[in-house]
Amino acid sequence: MPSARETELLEAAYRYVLTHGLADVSLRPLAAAIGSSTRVLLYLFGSKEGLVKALLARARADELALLGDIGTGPGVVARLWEWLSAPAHRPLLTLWLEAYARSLVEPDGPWAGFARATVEDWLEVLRAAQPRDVRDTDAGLAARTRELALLRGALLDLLATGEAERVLSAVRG
Amino acid sequence: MPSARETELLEAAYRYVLTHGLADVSLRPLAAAIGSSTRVLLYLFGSKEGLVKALLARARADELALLGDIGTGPGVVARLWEWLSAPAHRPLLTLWLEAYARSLVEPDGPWAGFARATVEDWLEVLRAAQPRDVRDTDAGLAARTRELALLRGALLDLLATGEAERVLSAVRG
DNA sequence: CCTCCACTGACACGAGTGTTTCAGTAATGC
DNA sequence: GCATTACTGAAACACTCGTGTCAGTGGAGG
Repeated sequence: MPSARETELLEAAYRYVLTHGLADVSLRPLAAAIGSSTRVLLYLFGSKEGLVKALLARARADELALLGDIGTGPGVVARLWEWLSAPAHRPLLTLWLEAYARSLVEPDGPWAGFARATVEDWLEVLRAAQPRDVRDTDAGLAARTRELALLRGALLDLLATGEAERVLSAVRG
Repeated sequence: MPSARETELLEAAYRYVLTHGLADVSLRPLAAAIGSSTRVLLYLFGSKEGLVKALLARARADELALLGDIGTGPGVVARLWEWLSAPAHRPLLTLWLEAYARSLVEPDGPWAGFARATVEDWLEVLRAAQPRDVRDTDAGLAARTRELALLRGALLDLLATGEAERVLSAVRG
């Protein structure tokens, strides 16, 4: 039950980290940018770690909203790629990659388990989109793991190079 | 032309960041761990940024050594995956991902261009492994982009979950 | 009115940061 | 022998960091 002020500041902080990165964010510049103070952020979120956790949860909410809307059946991969490659989503996806990498380097702290959780989320969506007779086979597991790998690898490429056409033609296969 | 002491300390620092991460490394703990001092590191590498650049170049040397040895012709993808999935290479690859993410968030500083450079390195190797009649076509470009995406995505999965068998079967396709 | 409560401002604390200054030491080349 | 060069130690500088302390606001409920 976050207060109104808390969600308001969280939203502002979220907008801030989308452009400034989350890994080495620091309270004073963040507070100044969103028109608050370190005192208030600490009061509302308990500690910096609490704030980072809240921000990661906020980012995850965006991701889960997508996964909930993506539907099932054929064409999921294409629809997912459409979302992943949308220029408007680049800040979010860069943030996502940052959190992913961080959770591998530093398995403790607020990042813990982020990478693993996101793998499972996406695999589950791809699973739901598979035909019922493949879904529970080893081949089905391998197939959706491959689809996920393709999407993620293509995303890495796109974020680094920005060459949307080349990467798109690779995803189409 | 780095001095003997410089390469010796760089090697020690490289071993250190492989296990501690490179993103938030700090001079005093690093110096203490490798039996040196901040004074010496600064003297030899000019600044922290210089040290980080040297470390990134050192990591890249490992990567390029692989790419030089991988050969051409069919089976490149399988050979690359063999190398990527080797447990001994996990620290290096985690470091690699860290640098990749960082270079996207913070396009300036010592990380600059790391992500883009590594995409191009790998694409070039895959290109050399393609049959001569596909190599220069759009389809060839798309094909090797796809192969790279698959490898990178699979690596992300493996680093997060450690489930080598599932990911291997996905790479095999 | 008066109390309670969510929220905020100013400031200081102790620790950690990269970097600099000044002082050496040990070995090498002439 | 002597000067030059490569390297090293100790201490300080000027920060920034997250966090704690103490004092307030302002408004809502009794």
